[in-house]
Amino acid sequence: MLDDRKLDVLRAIVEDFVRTSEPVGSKHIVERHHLGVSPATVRNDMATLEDEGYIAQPHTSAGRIPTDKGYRLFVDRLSQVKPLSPAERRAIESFLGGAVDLDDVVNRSVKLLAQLTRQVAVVQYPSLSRSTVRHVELVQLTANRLLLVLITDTGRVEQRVLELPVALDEGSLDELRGSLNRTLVGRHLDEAAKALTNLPDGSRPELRPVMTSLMTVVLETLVERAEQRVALAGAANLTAHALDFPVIRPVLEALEEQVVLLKLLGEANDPTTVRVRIGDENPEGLRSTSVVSIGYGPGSDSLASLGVVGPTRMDYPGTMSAVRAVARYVGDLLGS
Amino acid sequence: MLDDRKLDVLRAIVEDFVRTSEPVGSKHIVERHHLGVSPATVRNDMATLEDEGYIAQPHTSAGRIPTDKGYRLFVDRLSQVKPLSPAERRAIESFLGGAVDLDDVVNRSVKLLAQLTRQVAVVQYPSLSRSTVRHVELVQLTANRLLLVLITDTGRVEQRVLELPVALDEGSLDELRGSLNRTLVGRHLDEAAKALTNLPDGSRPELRPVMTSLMTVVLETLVERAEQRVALAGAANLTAHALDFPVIRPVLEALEEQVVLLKLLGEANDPTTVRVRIGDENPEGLRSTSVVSIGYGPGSDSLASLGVVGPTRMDYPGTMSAVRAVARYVGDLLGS
DNA sequence: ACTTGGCACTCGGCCGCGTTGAGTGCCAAG
DNA sequence: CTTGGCACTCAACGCGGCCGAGTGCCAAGT
Repeated sequence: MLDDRKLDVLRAIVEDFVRTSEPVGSKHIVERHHLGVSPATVRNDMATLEDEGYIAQPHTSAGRIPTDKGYRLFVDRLSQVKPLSPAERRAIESFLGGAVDLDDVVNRSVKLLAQLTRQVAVVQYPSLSRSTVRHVELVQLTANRLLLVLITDTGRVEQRVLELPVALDEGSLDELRGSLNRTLVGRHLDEAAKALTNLPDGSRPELRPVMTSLMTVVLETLVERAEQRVALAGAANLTAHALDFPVIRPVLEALEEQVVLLKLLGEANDPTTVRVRIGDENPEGLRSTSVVSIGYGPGSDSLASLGVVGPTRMDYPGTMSAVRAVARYVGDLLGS
Repeated sequence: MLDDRKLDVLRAIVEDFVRTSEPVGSKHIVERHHLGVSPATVRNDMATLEDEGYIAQPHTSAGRIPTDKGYRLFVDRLSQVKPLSPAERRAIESFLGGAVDLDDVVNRSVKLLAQLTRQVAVVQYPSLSRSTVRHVELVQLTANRLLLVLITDTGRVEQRVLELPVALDEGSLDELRGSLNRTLVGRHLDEAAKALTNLPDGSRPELRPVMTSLMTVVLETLVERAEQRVALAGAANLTAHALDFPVIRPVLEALEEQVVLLKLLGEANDPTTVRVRIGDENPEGLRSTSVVSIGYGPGSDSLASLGVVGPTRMDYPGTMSAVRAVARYVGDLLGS
């Protein structure tokens, strides 16, 4: 059905259209890409490509542009990995190298990615539920308000104020802190809540049930809420693609809606393969965009995902390699 | 020079232009605002208003639109405070009421403000240097890496990893933690670094100089870096004003540049008066916008600022009262 | 069976043109 | 100082014609 030359034609259309953002005609193709055939032949091929749904005509007597399906085929079978330039590699290293802590790593990564790809970059914070507890700290605010601070091995620090139904003296506080740490340190957070059920009795056993239930709730909401953190950069780059999105508004709205972003990133957390979602494969609001994402983490574990959002008319090979390179580098940083 | 009627005319022009976003002509004015004079008279007034630079004509044979100077006069002398509707008051209370901690307060405020004003909202985190230390926690990560966690009375929790030149045993760590807390708790952060110079000697006095200098540096960078946190929401609202900004890009870029935002907000931290910057009064990139901002904090102290960024063609009275109301409410929340 | 040149056809983009109408500035009279 | 009248300007709009890129189809060639 689709012989090699037809695929070459499709590739030529995608590449040229990405470059010029104008519908590409048969004549242009034979001029730029030496296929060794005449425009008429290319036209015939384009007709079948159109029948199969890989390309489309904005209107009669215009050239062709790729459809989502066409981009999909291009990404899956026709694109070559485009290695990063040494300058880009150096930029990644020098830019991310100076990060002092987790916030810094995330913020730098997202800015870097936006700059490299000239698109909107999104970086998810390392998942809490897949992290382990390094330390739990309790700070007394008032007689019956405590601040719980949770520190994980990935460097995240989460906090939550909790209201106690009863006053707590300092001794009980120390005890509670101690037993919390003994019970939780080293555990994965997603099992932390469960582990609390067998908290040892302290000097005031009458507190036990209320404390465990309280802590369980707190931990759960903490994990759930904190799971949902993402950093975003490069929104201004959207405007450069004004031609591609007739209306930017829904895109901006979708990007501000963290839930949407998390769903987007959450599904792609294999650190070994870049995932590309094209056009309609995306959730509402991002139907006119493509999303390139990948998981990251130390080694081949995945703690979270990062990626970029751009027009379907996108330099897929370049974007994919930039995303992968940044993910690897960030993963390595977190490993140490 | 400018009698009352001319001011009325200016007010009419500003109000109508804000509502319709179309140049307003003499006839429209006498129709909508019963000034009791004829179009010809209004025309004469408009001519002098134009001479004085308060209004301008996009082109001959079009109506007039306010200039930045016109808006300025309107804001300073012609606008009435527009009280919030009960529905809006209720919205603020119910939306902000459920906040569980500082992050939550800031995030909710910024979203609320964006929704109320239908513009881009910006909320600065409470200043660290004006907060006092509630608790300092040290967590040992490896033999010579520590995590410093700083908790303030405004509920902020800041963290920083520090590399020690020497290994530290657990006893010294406890001692250090104790003396840090004794020295710092209750102090303002901007004097915290200084206070460290007379840290009492511990069991290993040879550590003292290196520890103090280390802590000083850490505290300083911590304060400096953390000072610069802002939350932003409603970027999508920019697109609704596409008519007002021929190009959104520089605006989006300026909004992503935290430094610009902080400068913007940093200068307006009197919690008693709303500050309005119009058009050219703003820094590069925001010259086509107006910024309405105010300080907030418990009582009449100012911990930080919040505000909105929108087109110069903006409902100033409404925006100003929304900004002030949210600031008051947030200030009250932080007081408790 | 595929390729190719030729050819008629389509249709969006552009230019020039006249029309319309909102809005102004000016002036002379009230 | 205000007002009605009046000539003038100019953006917006619609219309028609032209141009050219690009196509689809077909008949001839390999």
